[in-house]
Amino acid sequence: MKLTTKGRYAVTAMLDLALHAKDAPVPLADISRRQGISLSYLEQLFAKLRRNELVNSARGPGGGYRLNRAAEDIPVVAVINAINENVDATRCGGLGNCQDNEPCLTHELWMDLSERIHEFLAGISLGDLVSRREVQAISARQDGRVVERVLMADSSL
Amino acid sequence: MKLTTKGRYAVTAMLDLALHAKDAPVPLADISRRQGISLSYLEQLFAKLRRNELVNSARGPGGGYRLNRAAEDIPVVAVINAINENVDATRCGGLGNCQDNEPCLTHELWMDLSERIHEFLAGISLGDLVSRREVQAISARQDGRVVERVLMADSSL
DNA sequence: ACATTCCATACTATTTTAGTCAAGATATAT
DNA sequence: ATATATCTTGACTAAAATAGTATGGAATGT
Ligand code: FES
Ligand code: FES
Repeated sequence: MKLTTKGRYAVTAMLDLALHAKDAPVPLADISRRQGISLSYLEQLFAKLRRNELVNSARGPGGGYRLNRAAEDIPVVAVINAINENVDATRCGGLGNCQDNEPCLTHELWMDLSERIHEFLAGISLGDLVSRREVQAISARQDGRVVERVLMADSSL
Repeated sequence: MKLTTKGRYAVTAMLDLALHAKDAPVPLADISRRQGISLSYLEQLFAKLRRNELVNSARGPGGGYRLNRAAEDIPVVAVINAINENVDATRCGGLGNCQDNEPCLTHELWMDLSERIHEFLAGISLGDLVSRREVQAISARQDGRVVERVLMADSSL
């Protein structure tokens, strides 16, 4: 079972994308600023997300990343898998051979747990998260900072 | 979220204990042999399990470890927690402060996931596992080897 | 031309894992 | 008493993973 900052960052970044990708592509620099994730690290994560065809990209000014499918069609588990964090709690990877080519005493337990986790994360899409009220509130707070900054920049003209 | 070989070993060893602690204490050497876990490593794990009062010990010949409570009263999650593997999927440890002292975008998601995992592992006791048929079958297989060895030793007298 | 953005690769400090090893304390059987 | 089985403690370590940083380039819009 692997669920570390890497996977959490990936989901957070994808959710940021889903929240902001109304029209124009979203540059990683924006996500980095809003979510407090190192730009270089984001680049590594998005390389994997792109290889897994969860996002597509556009280079040059005005470029950035876009979701490759509707947010409703991207379950959270797909993002985590794309990052190479598998949601498997067994030691054997489901093969049932981790002790001398036979299932260990607790194989079934970890299989059951893995299934529960998988079900949960497969049942929630980025679209579901976008429509949650607390997510919208947090996103507004994060955008608020940016908006303030833009307004101040405008007022300085 | 941490669930590694360490936690799985601990649960496996405790289940072995539950299966064999009918009367006499069970020495770690037996568990090591049956479950294929390094003896020294088991010693480290049982030091923690003892500090958490999940097991008690008896030294000297005929000594070993015993469950400190009925198997039915030891949920799997207690074993994992005793080993210092917490079943928390958040980054903030539930505090909701992982981004600039405010909850990050995905805080609720990881909270929900943590709760699911905890519920699952708290709802299964060692006693439950002992009474599962596939666990009994695997245990019989493991004991089978030992029994054969004992029989051969006897027949050589 | 130039700034912006993605793209790719290599590097690294720190931490964790999954142990090993050594020395000792304690209880039991003979 | 002595030998042996067993727990108890602490130090040590090789290998892997994490969470990044650093550097340089390639494409694209203005
Ligand atoms: S976890 Fe699957 S066989 Fe041990
Ligand atoms: S995971 Fe709780 S605030 Fe980010």
